[in-house]
Amino acid sequence: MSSKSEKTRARILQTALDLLESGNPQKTRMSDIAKAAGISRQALYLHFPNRADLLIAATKYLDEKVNIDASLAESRTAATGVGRLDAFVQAWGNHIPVVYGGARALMALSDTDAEAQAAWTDRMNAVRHGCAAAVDALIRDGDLRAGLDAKAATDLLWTLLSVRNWVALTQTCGWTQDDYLQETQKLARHALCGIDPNP
Amino acid sequence: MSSKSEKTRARILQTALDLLESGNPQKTRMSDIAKAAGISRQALYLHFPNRADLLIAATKYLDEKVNIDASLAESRTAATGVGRLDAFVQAWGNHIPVVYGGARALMALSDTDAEAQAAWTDRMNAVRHGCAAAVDALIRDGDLRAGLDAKAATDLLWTLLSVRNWVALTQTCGWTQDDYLQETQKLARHALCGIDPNP
DNA sequence: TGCATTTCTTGACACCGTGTCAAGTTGACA
DNA sequence: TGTCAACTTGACACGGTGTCAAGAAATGCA
Repeated sequence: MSSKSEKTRARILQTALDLLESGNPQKTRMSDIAKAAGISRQALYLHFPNRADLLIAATKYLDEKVNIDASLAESRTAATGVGRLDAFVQAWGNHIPVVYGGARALMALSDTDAEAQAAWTDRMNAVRHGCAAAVDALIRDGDLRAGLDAKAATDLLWTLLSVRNWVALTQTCGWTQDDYLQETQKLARHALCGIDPNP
Repeated sequence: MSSKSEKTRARILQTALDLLESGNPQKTRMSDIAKAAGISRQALYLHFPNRADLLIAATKYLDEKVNIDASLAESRTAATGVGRLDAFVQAWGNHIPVVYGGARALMALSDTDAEAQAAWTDRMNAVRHGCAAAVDALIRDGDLRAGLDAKAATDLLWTLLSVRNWVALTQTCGWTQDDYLQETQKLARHALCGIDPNP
């Protein structure tokens, strides 16, 4: 209600994101966040009941700031099904590095914390809807590979576009973001349409 | 060196794997493993310096028992490059569920523990060698898609065959193991060879 | 058989990070 | 001036890991 409290809350979230982004993410204990935000550790608990909720709130805060829905919506304007697939892959692929810092912590926490897993699943479901919409557009254009139904195609696309795969290719394998985008677009076209419709 | 100690060590590792496999993996604290192995918690520390080392040893123990190298070697006998790709995907794909219980804990620990991450990376590098060999066979047969060099193809195949992707499709999306194998084989062929050489 | 060595047990404790509780301070604003 | 919300300080419980010391029990070897 009071603007003071809201400002502090936003500062906490932004600080948490900064810590997650730059520097090693192990160093984001409650005390680290508090210190960086210029606040006492206990004051954090006046705003968030526990660490999981804080991290969840932080990623939601980031999502609102960068507005993923707007970038994904843009891909809906493409004329053909394949064009839309390309646009979707590109929009989401470019979104990943923006949110990765925060998402990373949530992914790690998902292995142990049920609430964090729910939050992460919720985020990923949003992506899944985008995948399903892209697949629908392919079906309308008759471009979906034979022997692949809507569900399987969505599952496949959603798996291909996972954050973990982005990490594997760009971080572990050292691909540039452009390499990642191009190859993933090609891969998605091959996987869903069978042959390369836009060589 | 005494056989007693070796037997206890093996029992600890087997117990740890059993716990990781059946039941929730959060319930594999040092005390849980000790209790299940019929040993005192402190005795664990006589065999393993810490929890990370124990889990690493457990996955290596499992690897030796199931002998992944043998199953992968079998895929090397395929006549054509594409046949070899299929065989490799199948061999590794069938290996994943066998080791998943143990691997899961190591993956989770990789997010926080450097040593666990090294162990996991080491395991994944073994798979990567198999991927590289399969790609080489494709190149020899001239079946590699245009615009894809050996490194990129290996990176791609290795990413496709990640345990995380197997989890996404079989656990999250509910695919059967057969669905997973068939679609992943098709996907790999499309991704690496461009068109489907074995419809 | 007896004795030393290895293996394991019991019980205590330090450390770290999370989360909680209570009492006190500061500042806004009515 | 008094009240209320936001925050501070300092203490503490809890769970899980890892450590230490002293003693019991099994094992191997003479």
